[in-house]
Amino acid sequence: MPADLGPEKARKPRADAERNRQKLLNAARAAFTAQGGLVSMEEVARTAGVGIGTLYRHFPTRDGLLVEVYRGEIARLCQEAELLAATKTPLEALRAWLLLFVDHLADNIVLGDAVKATAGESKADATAQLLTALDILMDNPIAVGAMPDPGVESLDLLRALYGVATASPSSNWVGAARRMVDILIAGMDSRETSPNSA
Amino acid sequence: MPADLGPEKARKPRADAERNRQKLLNAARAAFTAQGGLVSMEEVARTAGVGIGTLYRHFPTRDGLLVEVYRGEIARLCQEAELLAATKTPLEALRAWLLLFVDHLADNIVLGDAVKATAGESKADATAQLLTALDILMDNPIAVGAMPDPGVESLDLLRALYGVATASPSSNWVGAARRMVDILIAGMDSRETSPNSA
DNA sequence: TTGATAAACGGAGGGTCCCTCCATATTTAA
DNA sequence: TTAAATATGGAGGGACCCTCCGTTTATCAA
Repeated sequence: MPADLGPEKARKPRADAERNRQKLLNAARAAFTAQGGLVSMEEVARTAGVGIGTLYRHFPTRDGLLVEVYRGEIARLCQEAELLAATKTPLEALRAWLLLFVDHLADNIVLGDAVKATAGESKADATAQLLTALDILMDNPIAVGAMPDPGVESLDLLRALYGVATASPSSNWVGAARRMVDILIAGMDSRETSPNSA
Repeated sequence: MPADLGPEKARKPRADAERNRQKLLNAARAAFTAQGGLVSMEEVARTAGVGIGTLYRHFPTRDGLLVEVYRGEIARLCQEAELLAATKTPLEALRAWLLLFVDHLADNIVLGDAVKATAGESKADATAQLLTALDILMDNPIAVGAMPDPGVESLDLLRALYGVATASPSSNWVGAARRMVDILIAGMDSRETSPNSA
C-alpha cells in the first residue's frame, strides 16, 4: 500500500498522451519564439502532428500553453543563477547574471512579449521563481558590504533591461542593454542619497 | 494646365467626413487606453456611432488607428520637454521630464503595449519626435558639463522606465519607476569607466 | 491472448472578429 | 435645383478560437 493519497487502482498514464504533450510543447516553443503570440493554435497543432482537439485537451487555454513554454525558459535561468552564486564573488555574480539575462532576452523577445500579455497564476509562479533566484544574487553583495541597499526591488532591474531589449528589435539593442547593466550597477553602487529615496 | 501639384479645382473636404474622423479618434482613445489592443474595431465604430465601413475608410488598418492615437500622446510629451528645457537647469530638466514620462506611462500602459506590437512607419515617426525632444534634454547637461556622456542612447532610458512600468500593473510600480529615474541619473553621473563601455 | 473499458484522438461546426465591397445617402459646386 | 463627387453602413467571405462527440487506441484483468 504505497501511497496515502493512494489512487488505489490508478491506471498508468497512457504513453501516447505524454508523447503528444511533448510534441506540442516543442512545436509551441519553436512557434512562439519565432513569431510570438500571433501563431494560431491550428498551426501549432499541425506542426506537432496532432489534431486541434488534442492540443486543447492538453492545454485548455492558449495562455496555458504559452506559460508552460515560458516556465521552461525560466527554470534554465534559475539554474544559471545558482551556478554563478556558487562560483563568483557576489557583485560579479550579479553582474554576470544580468548579462546572461540580456542574452536570454535576445533569444526570446517575442515569447516574452506574448507572455507579458497574459495574466495567469502559473506565470506569476514562474516569475516568482526568477525573482527568488535574483534576490539571492542581490542580497549577497549587500550582505558582504560590496554594495549599499539600492532601494529598488530586484525585479525592477529585469524590467529595465526588458524594456531596453524589447522596444526596437531592429537596432543593436544588445550592446545598449549591456551598457545599461553597468549603469544600473554603478547607480546602485553610488552612495549618494537621492531625493526620491527619502 | 495650371499646376503640377495644383489642386486647381479641389473640392472642400466634406464636413461629415472630418466630424466622423474625430468621433472615431475619440472613441478609439477611450477604448485603447482602457482596454489596450483587445478592443474590436466593431466596438470602436459602435461607440463612435458610425458604421464599420466608415471606420475602415478613415483608418484602413487597425494599426493606423492605434498609431494615430499614440501620436497625439507623443505630441503632448514633446511640448512638455520644450517647456522644461526653457525653464529649468539642464540636469533638472532631464530628471523632471523623466519623471513626467513615468506619469505618462501610468495613464497609458495598455495603449503603449498595443502600440509596441505594431510596426508602422508613422509609429517610427512619432517615436523619432520623442527621441528628438529627449536628445535635447540629454545633450544640454552634457554640453554644460553637468554630466559626462553616459554612452547610452537616450531612448534606452525610456525603454528602461517602460520596462519597469509595464511588467506588473498590480504592484506599486510608479514608486519603483521614480527611484529608477534616480538610479539612472546617478549611474550616468558616475565617472567610473566600466568594462562594457570599453 | 483476448476482451472490456478508461482514456485519448481528431476534426466538424458554432461563434467572433477582421476587413472588403458596393448600393445608397449626403454634401458640394454650378 | 440638379449633377457630380464623396461619404456612409452593413452584408458577407475568410481566418481563427474553442467545444463537442463519435471513433480509435492503450491499459488491465481474465
